[in-house]
Amino acid sequence: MVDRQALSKGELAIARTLWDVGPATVRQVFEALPANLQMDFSTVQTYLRRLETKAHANSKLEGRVRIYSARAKPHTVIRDTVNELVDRLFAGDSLPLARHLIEERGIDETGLAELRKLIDRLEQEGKKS
Amino acid sequence: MVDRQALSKGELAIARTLWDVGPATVRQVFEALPANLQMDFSTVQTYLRRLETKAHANSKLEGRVRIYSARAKPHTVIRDTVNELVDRLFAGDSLPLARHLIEERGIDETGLAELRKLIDRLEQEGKKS
DNA sequence: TTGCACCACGTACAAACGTACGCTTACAAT
DNA sequence: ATTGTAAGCGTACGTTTGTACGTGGTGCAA
Repeated sequence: MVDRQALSKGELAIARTLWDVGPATVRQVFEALPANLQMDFSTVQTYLRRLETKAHANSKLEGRVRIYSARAKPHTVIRDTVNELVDRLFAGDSLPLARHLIEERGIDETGLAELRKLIDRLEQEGKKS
Repeated sequence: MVDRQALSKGELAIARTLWDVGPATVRQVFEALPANLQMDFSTVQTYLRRLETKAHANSKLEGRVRIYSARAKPHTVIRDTVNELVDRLFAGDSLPLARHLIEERGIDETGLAELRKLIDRLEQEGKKS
């Protein structure tokens, strides 16, 4: 397992977009960017280059365009990033963050139901062991 | 409402410690730091100064020591930070993060119970309206 | 009364970040 | 053939971050 460097906020956004669109050219990533994160084409290009440097992406030239693809698994990146945040902001205790999300970030009915099911399952498993 | 600049990871950790210990000297913050975040005394000092620059803390000289106190409310900082993360990493959808926390970050029985109660309450409120 | 311990404060400085320009080259339409 | 368009690639540059040192003042212990 490569111990990959942490990503900055900007890099995270690009990485996520790359997961979404799958292997893609700079332009495709650029165009898939969420509206609230507009940035210059060449800025995206720089981020992708940096992602590759940090071993979070691969790329190969395909004809005259370069195709980037994610290399680190989303799950890993998410885990590391969230761990970091929880450590810094909540001294390692994830309950307050979970509480915050549920209370204040407008999760819809379906989402809530899913979470409740998840909690029920975990509680069952907890009792069993 | 001042629109405060975002905090870096290091600054977040210091801000959190300052919330914990309440108005405090540099040394008190320094000593209250979690073990996994050891840093030099003067590094802490620099962070506190920067927190003040960013309007996240106040300070006043009390005799010959400077007392720092948090100025931004934890809740606000947490909200902004989490919003930012959710935007970048999950395109604004907080469900995946909540799921991740519950599934993978070892919330204990009591915590799970609390979350379930919270969810039940929210679902009730949802139905009512 | 001398010096240690401790603090404030100014300053430093390399690395990382955010953001992008410009040059070169290659295809595509005129 | 010419020219506009888009991509790659190298480079740039101010800001922020992480981390800390050094200087100078001041109160306390010896």
